[in-house]
Amino acid sequence: MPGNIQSIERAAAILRLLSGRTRRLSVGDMAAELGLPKATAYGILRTLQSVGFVEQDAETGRYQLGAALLHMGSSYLDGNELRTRALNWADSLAARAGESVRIGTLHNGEVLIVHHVFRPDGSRQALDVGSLQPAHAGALGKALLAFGGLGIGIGSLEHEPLAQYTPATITDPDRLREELDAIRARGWAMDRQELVDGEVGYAAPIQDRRAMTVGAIGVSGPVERLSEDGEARADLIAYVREAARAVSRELGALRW
Amino acid sequence: MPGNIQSIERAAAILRLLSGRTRRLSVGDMAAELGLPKATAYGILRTLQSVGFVEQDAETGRYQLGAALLHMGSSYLDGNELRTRALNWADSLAARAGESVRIGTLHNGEVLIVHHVFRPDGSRQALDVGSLQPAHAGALGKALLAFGGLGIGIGSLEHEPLAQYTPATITDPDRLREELDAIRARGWAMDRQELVDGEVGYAAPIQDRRAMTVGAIGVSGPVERLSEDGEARADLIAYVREAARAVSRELGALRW
DNA sequence: ACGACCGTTTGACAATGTCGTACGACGGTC
DNA sequence: GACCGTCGTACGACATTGTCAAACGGTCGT
Repeated sequence: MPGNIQSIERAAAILRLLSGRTRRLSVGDMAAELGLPKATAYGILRTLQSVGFVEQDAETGRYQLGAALLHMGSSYLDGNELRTRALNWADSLAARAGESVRIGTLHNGEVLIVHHVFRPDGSRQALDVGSLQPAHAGALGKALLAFGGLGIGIGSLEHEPLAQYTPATITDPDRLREELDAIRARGWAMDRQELVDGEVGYAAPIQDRRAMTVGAIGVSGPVERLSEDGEARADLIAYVREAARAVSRELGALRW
Repeated sequence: MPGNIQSIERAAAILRLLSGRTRRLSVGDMAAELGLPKATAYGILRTLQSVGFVEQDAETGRYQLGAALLHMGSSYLDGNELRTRALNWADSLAARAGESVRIGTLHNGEVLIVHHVFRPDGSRQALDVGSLQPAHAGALGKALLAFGGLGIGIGSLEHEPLAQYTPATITDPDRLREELDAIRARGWAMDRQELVDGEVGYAAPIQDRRAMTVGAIGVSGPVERLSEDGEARADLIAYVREAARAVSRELGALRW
């Protein structure tokens, strides 16, 4: 049976749909969007609800994601070797750099944040573990693309135009290719306000025992602190690269 | 079709199984545990893998939870009204109390942590959003049980014996019932090292516009700081109750 | 070289999910 | 206040779909 189970694929599509919209969705909305009969969508939703993957608003009858997914998401983190091994190194990188640290991995052409350490100054910051970033903007994403294992290189990005987030975002595929070549050559990536205005970041790839890039670690923060007259801060780069090597070593990458 | 979709239920059972074990599981393990033919479990796993809900270890062939679940879990948080409305209040409660703050909600007889603010002293703390706590130990759980809407009261806990976590854990159902009555009478719950040795906590219920308890908010920390000679700290209780009322008000609970 | 286990594939059967249709309830509108 | 549209939900017939026993080709430990 080399085919996939239809109902499960559809259930996943519904969940994906719900995770995209913040607003709660009605049965009809989802059925229309997925091209399913309303009754079919309803049956799937009823089942998803009974297992806790979706919840129904008692007043409007509309559906939203369920709490069981939150717990499963955090269970995923527990079993994630990259994150587990990197915990301590991320902490110490944050302490040395004095900036917030993120660890990301490539997931469907985007960067999934699997760990996030706040800047150690007690300021209020929103945790964004579990959030997705574009791969072509941001230091983590560029590092992952440049060293991308499994052939998940820039190729997968060529289907659609590169979105522009700030004036500095690289949207030309050729320019991005050059940038990635440069990153590969020097071993680290820099984001110069390409994802968020006023924010810069540095990142380096993490590799596992088969020398495959499985993630990236980096720091980010306001341009005023993280660059000097528009130039990269060599000390931060060193910290980030050391942290990346340390994590890679923990994962069994012998070559480091 | 008032029945549920079998394959989706089975898929959910597999995911639940994987989220329980930290170790990766083999097809045979799961099939045996769920009483399914191996080939059936395999078909479900293949589908779950193709939608990113599970991943397969390239070396051992075993399965673990997938990254898509992490993103969906965080999407759940975005759409969660309780958490969204409570964000600011949780921050200010943490600042006033000087201790870590948690917000939890009842999920299948356990407390699911939906928000967590670190103690504002910059010390290293592990985020446990998404983790589950027992309901009969811990201030959040007891507050939720005491004010539990939807009839999710202590009754649901009587099927199995109450687990003992520390010497102070309440394991006798009658004692727990008394404790819950007392909590309901005074409007707040206290955990005196009942969940973790050396740790105490305070919590109060959060209600929505229909006066239904939808969550609880509380602080917790070391017994040395959070109690005075074994007695409850009145100031902390006031802070916690004020925060709970503030969130309830935001949710539209008019009675507050 | 054996045996035990692994993940995976196959193919036939019927149980299973699908989907057109219809019901009752709610919320606007003229 | 009767109308209309839309909502979530229920029913039931059909055949698509998923299920399952058995077997395949690995890899490991022996």
